[in-house]
Amino acid sequence: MDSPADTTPLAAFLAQVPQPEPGRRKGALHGSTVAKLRNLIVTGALAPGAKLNERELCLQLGVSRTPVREAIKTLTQDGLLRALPNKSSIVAELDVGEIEALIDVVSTIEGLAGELAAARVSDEAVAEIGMLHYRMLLHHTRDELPGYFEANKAFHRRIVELAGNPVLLWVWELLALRVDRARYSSNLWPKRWKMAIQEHEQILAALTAGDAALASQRLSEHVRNGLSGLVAALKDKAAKPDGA
Amino acid sequence: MDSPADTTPLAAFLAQVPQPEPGRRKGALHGSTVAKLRNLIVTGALAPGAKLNERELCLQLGVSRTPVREAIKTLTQDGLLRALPNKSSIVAELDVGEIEALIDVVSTIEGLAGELAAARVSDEAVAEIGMLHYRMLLHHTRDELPGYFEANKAFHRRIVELAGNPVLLWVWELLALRVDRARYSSNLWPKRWKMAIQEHEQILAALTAGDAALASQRLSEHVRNGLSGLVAALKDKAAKPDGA
DNA sequence: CGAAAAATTCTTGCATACAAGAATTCACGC
DNA sequence: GCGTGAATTCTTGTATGCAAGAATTTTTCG
Repeated sequence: MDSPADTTPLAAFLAQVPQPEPGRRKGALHGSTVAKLRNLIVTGALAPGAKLNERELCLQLGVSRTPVREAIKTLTQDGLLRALPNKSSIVAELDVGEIEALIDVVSTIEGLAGELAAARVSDEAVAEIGMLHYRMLLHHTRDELPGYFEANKAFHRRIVELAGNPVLLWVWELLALRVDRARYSSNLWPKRWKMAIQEHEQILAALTAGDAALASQRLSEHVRNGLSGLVAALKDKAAKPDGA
Repeated sequence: MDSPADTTPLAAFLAQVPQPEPGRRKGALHGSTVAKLRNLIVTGALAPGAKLNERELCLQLGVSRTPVREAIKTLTQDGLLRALPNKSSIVAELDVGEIEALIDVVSTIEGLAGELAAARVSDEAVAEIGMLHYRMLLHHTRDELPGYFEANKAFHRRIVELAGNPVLLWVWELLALRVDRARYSSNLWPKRWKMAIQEHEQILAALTAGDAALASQRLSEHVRNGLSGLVAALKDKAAKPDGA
């Protein structure tokens, strides 16, 4: 227990208490808690099937149960968690079937985004998306996976935003959560970097030309290729349990 | 303070005061609270822009703030409410722009559903959907709007289910909430009943034939027609403020 | 009388207390 | 020794308490 040699027992005790963070503004806990927890799930730090103990999460995140519970509810709605009545929520399983289901939906949604975006492109928008493309290229040459990952997502997101349809963006964001989770769970990416970059170039060209049909088709195909590869990788991984 | 003739619109709608219900099972409050509140919003009992006072809702729904707050969070995520920091949440505005945005997304999603469903139809499925179609027809002949409404939704839902893609169904349900709200807000339906029924017949025929491309196109068109009409009706309504 | 500021009240955001159900442990009997 | 059941503990579901921020009213000064 309390060792007599402990020179500052009070200080030690206080250090353990997660400080209220004096400069904290009210109303920010829900959002930040959701973000933290979501990251844990999407990146796989919380494995699929893992039980979420609310009290434990409170300690880890330094907040009370209220924001934690709200975050759990939110993420359950997003499909990242599964709620069991009167029992701990668990991280949603990430079965291959769901990713296969994602393929059709996401490719269709992004296809629509490409179609709408191509019909509305401006020089400014092309420049922005082009910049994101080259940022991705840069991360590729430097072998920086996280940066590549982020730039890739920004590229797609910008196109969806460019479509100018808020409902489309909303749906895309919901789907992107699941896609990200699937991506993190496989180490496919290094193999698909080059191909993905080429496809992005083609997409960018179609957008620049304002060719809606082509942009739609290429985006749809691009998404389909990416997710299909992912499914294949996961099936492969499942076949040989321990990655050698 | 509380005048005896309290004129809150909620009070009228929720005359049935849900008492603590002794035989209540634990864990049912969140779901039921969400459902009740969602109904109030979708049907328009809570008008767009209306402020939600948590304490008042607690009294009306007969529960404490916890489930009410959780329900508010849930419905905010569904896009039915808008959260303002440190202020009352409000019912999301139902602007025509959003419904126009819905047109592209929902028609695309249902088009995909039709395509997938047509590729998987069984005799049983055709029979089920046909039954729903005729149920709708029945409600039409009887001039029963609510029943018609419900059968219409069931018809569409069954097709999406038949597509066999859980992600697609999930997205469709989220979108359907907004579509329903838009429908309730206009009294277009009596005018479109006949047309909608004819279109359903065409859809059913395409599904029966297993023609994926045709089913997709017809469903997509059908949704587009319905929502476009809705937008027109709302614009009309906005032009002449008071419906004569 | 009008407007700005101070005080009061109201409402939300977060924390915590309490109760019901589930899980675990322990005891007892066979 | 082991299975079954009672008792304890643990965990979630719900209610409530308290503080920070917003709204409203009152007060004060021009």
